Amino acid sequence: MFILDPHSGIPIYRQILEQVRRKVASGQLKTGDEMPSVREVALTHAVNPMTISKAYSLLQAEGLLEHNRGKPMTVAAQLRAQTPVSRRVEQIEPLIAQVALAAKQLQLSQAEVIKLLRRKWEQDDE
Amino acid sequence: MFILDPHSGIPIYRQILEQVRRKVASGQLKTGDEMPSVREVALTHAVNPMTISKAYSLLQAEGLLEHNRGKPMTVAAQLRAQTPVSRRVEQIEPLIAQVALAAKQLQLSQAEVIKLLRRKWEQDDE
DNA sequence: CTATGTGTATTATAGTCTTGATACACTAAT
DNA sequence: ATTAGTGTATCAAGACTATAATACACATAG
Repeated sequence: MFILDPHSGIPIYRQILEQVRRKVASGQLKTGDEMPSVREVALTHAVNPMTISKAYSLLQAEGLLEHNRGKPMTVAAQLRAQTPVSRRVEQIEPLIAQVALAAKQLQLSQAEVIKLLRRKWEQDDE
Repeated sequence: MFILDPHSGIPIYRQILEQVRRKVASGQLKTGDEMPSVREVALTHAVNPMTISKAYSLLQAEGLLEHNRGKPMTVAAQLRAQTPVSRRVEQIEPLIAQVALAAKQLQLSQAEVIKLLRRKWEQDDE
């Protein structure tokens, strides 16, 4: 469900926030979909349950998730079916900026970077 | 000299580490080049001087920088002239992986992402 | 010598991030 | 009723990040 890297320097709860936001924006997570339980995620990623709970709570405050006592977290009801591409693009732009900056400081060519991206893209598909 | 974003979630001293590593790897920083002073960087970016000093000290421990008392930080002497492309690529791969993951979760096409990258690339050149 | 410029050490404070252990209120199936 | 499953509250602890105000040792230009 989540792809978490504890060594990335990015706080775990933030990784979760971003991934849920993205999947909701693209429609991969739809209204009513149940999120994996706090304890399940905590176990599979060797992380403290409260860290996951914190992420879920923040997403609930954001209006992306909702839940009732004793029940699992679900994707909230009042969501635009799918965020338009223009809005989704905004979510990836900071990352794009980081790549462009890093590439220039490394003096890698645009073609080189695009090649790397394509390679990674297809590598994940296997 | 440095491009720092306090709101990126990435610690400031780490942003400096990465940028110096990249510029040294690409040869944009060469042996003997003087780094901007701790206080100068601190002022222009509204950051505490000790934060910059910490980054410099770590880079010194890494062997990328060196300095003598009362003198500015300089790029160290014993450096491979230019890190080969294969090694430089390793420094950007984690970022590429992040972009690929984000794009897929946002269901953006490969073409879309490449278009964004090209746009950002040229935007910075102006 | 003096003034200004290097980087750094020190001490204290604060906020963030994560873990750990325990406990609670509730739901749902047996 | 029991059991197992939800998310969450609480308290303690530690590591990490950054700020703040001083002070030190040294180099260099005037």
